[in-house]
Amino acid sequence: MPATTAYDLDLLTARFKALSDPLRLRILDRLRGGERCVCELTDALDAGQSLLSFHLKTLKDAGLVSDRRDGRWMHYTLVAGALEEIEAFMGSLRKLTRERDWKPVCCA
Amino acid sequence: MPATTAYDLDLLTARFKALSDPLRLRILDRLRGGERCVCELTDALDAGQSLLSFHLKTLKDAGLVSDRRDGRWMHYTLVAGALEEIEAFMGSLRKLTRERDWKPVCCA
DNA sequence: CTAATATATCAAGATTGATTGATGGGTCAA
DNA sequence: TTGACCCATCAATCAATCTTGATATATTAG
Repeated sequence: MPATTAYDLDLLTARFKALSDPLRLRILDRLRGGERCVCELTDALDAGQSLLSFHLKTLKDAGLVSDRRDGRWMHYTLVAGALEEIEAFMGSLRKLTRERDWKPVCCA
Repeated sequence: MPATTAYDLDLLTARFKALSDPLRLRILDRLRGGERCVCELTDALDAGQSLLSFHLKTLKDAGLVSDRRDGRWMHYTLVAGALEEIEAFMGSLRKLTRERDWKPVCCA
C-alpha cells in the first residue's frame, strides 16, 4: 500500500520558494561548475552586497547551497542532493501511475 | 561558444513561484494519474472554493496545469512539458561542466 | 424563463518577501 | 593593535501574495 506521497511537500515548498526569485536563479546558474566566492557573484550579478547576502542566506536556509569560509571570503556551492530531490519530485508527477484513492461524486 | 544559459530564467522563476505554496503542491500531487475536476479537489484538499480557484489560476498562469470545461465542471490536468522543463533545469545545474567565463579577481 | 449548480472574479485586510542603507563581527596585513 | 576588507545582520520601506467573503458568469435542469 503506497503512502499518499513519498515526498515532504512542506520541505519542497520551502525549496521552491527559494527558487522563485530571478536573482536567486541567476546565483544558482553562476554556481554551475563549482564553488564561487561572494565577491565574484557580486561582480557578475551586479547586485548590492547586502542584497546578495540576503539571497544567499535564503538559498542556504532552503538547503540548496552550502557555504565555506576561506579566510575573509565565503564560498558557496550547490547542494546536489537537494537539486536531485526536486528533479525526482517533478519526474514523479509526470509518472501517471498512482492509484486513484478517491472517486469523484460530483461529476461523471 | 555556449550561451550563458539555455534556460529562460524569468519563465522558470514564474513556474517556481507557482510551485512555492503547500496547497498548490498538494493540488499537483492530486493531479497525478490524470484529470481531476475542481469539486473533487475541493473535497480532497478541504479548501474553500474561492481559495482553490485562485490557486488553480496561479498554476494555470504559470503553465503548470491546463483546464478543460465539461458542462458546468472544470477539469484540470498537469502539463507534462512544463514539469519536464523544470526537471531538465535542475538536472542541468547538477552537471558541472560549464566553462568558466569569468575569473575571480578578489580572492584566490 | 427561472432556479440551482459549478466555478471565476473582485475587493479588502493580513501576511510575507524584496530592497536599501547603516551597522557590526570576524579576518588579515602592516 | 590598528585599519582595511569581506560579509552578515538589522531596521525601515515598499511591493507582492494569500485568504476570506461577496458577487458575477456560465451551464444545466425543470
